[in-house]
Parts: sequence; C-alpha cells; structure tokens
Amino acid sequence: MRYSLQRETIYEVLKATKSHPNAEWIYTQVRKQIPDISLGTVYRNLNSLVESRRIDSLETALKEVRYDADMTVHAHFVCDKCSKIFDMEIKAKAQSPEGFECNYEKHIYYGICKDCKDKK
Amino acid sequence: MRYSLQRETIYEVLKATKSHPNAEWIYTQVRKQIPDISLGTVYRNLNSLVESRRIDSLETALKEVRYDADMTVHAHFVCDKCSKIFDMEIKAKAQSPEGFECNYEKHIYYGICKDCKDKK
DNA sequence: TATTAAGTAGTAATCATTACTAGTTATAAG
DNA sequence: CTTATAACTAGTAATGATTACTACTTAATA
Repeated sequence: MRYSLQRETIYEVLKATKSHPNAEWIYTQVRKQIPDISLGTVYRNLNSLVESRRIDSLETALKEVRYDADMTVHAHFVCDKCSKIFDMEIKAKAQSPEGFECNYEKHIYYGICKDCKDKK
Repeated sequence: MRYSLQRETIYEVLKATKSHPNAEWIYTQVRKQIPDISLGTVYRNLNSLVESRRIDSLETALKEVRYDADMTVHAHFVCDKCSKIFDMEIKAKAQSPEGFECNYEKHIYYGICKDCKDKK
C-alpha cells in the first residue's frame, strides 16, 4: 500500500474524534482540508483502513455504518433512540474454538442510553 | 402484532437451520411452503422479528446481513474467507453500565475458520 | 358477520456504496 | 536526476439490497 494524503487525512480526522461518525461526516470534515476529495475516495479508503485493521467499523440498530479509529479492545453501547455510540470496557469474553484464527472482535450492546432514559 | 402465516413460516424456517442464512436463502426456503410470498414480505417480517427480539441479525466482514433464531446468549465466529458463521459460547456474562438500559448484545469474532486454515 | 387495522403481493423507487474511466502521483530502479 | 509503473484519485454512472407504495386480503374483536 502506497502513501496517500487522502487516506492519511481521513485517518487523522477519524482519530481526532470520539463520536464514531459515518462516512458522510468524515467526508464533510476532510473536505475542509482537501476540498475536492471525492466521496468515493472516502469510502474506498475507509474500506482499505478497515481491511488493514487501522480502524474499525460498526453499525447502529438502523444499519447505519459508523467508524472508530480507537483500536484498543473495547465494546460499544449503541443507543437505539439517539444512535449515539459510547465506549465500554469489555465485560464478556469468549474463546475461539480450537484451530480457529481470530483476527478481531466486535462487541456491541444495544439499548437506551442514560440521556434518553432521563428525558422520558 | 397480528398473527400471519408468512411471518410464522419465516420464523420456523429460520428456527430449523443452524446456517445463519441471509434474506434470499430464507425467501427461497419459504417459497417451498408459500410459493407466492414476496421478497418484500420476507424483509418486512425479518425486520419485525428482529425488532420484537424473536430473532437476531448479524453481518459478515463483507457486510452481508445474516439471521439467527437462536436467542440464547452466545457469540458468533465469522470466517472472513468462506463467510461461514459458527456459534460460540460466551465465557463471562456482560453488565450494562450505570443508568444504561441494555436490551441485547452482539459478540462477533472475525478470522479464519478451521476448514479454511486446513485448506492452505 | 361487520368492522377495521394489520398484513400481503407485486412493483417501483431509494440511496448508500461500488464500479468505471481518464488522468495523477508515490516509489523504486536505472 | 529521469523514467517506468502500479497505486491512487476525481468525477460520474451504475448497482443492488432494501424499502416504499398501492390496491387487495385477512386476523381479530365486538
């Protein structure tokens, strides 16, 4: 894989937020630095970053794809009401079956976040 | 929610397999019992079954959506090569964070399954 | 057995994502 | 330093899984 300004900018933008954004948000942010970057480039690089395991992808209950550059092993809590995503410590641990090679793991908890519960 | 033959047939077909199939596969199977069921009906009912928590949905590394009627808490191992999905036990039970209401959880491990490793 | 709101088949529409094309550029070797 | 070339890009067109729509059907209740 060759160096590309577009890919590194995308990575830096994602690294700088804790908001677990979608591709459109990243596109908007990156355009502040590279105004003529194309949305296809954002998607292509997000995919290549996921594939090379520099970032993670996850999805909300409404099947919206979100991204996260924090690769320390942690879980996510996705609010079904406001779609906000919270980082969580890993509380559940499973073990790969004999002979299986596990490369990465995804732990997502779905429910109602504190803010949305309090609003009721 | 009213009874519907289509929904129950979809549920029974999914309940009867351990293959974690996609919507198309379920559609093909259900048509053996209800030949003129429409694909839209399958999607609509899979969504309503997920929403009412009678079934679970998960996705492969290639973003293909799969379904599972086994609602006992367990993890999944998704093979990045052959996309086959394996059930796994979860060793430690998870706990929702303070003030958060967790309704369901998803634990997915991605990697290479035994069969694909042996084939190399 | 009449009412009605939920569900359905069939088809059209959506839209997030991917594919395509002609041009650009990082990188490494001469 | 060239030069070669394969990776990458912008811009746009195409894709396809999923959803929306419409007229019709049916489960459930009184």
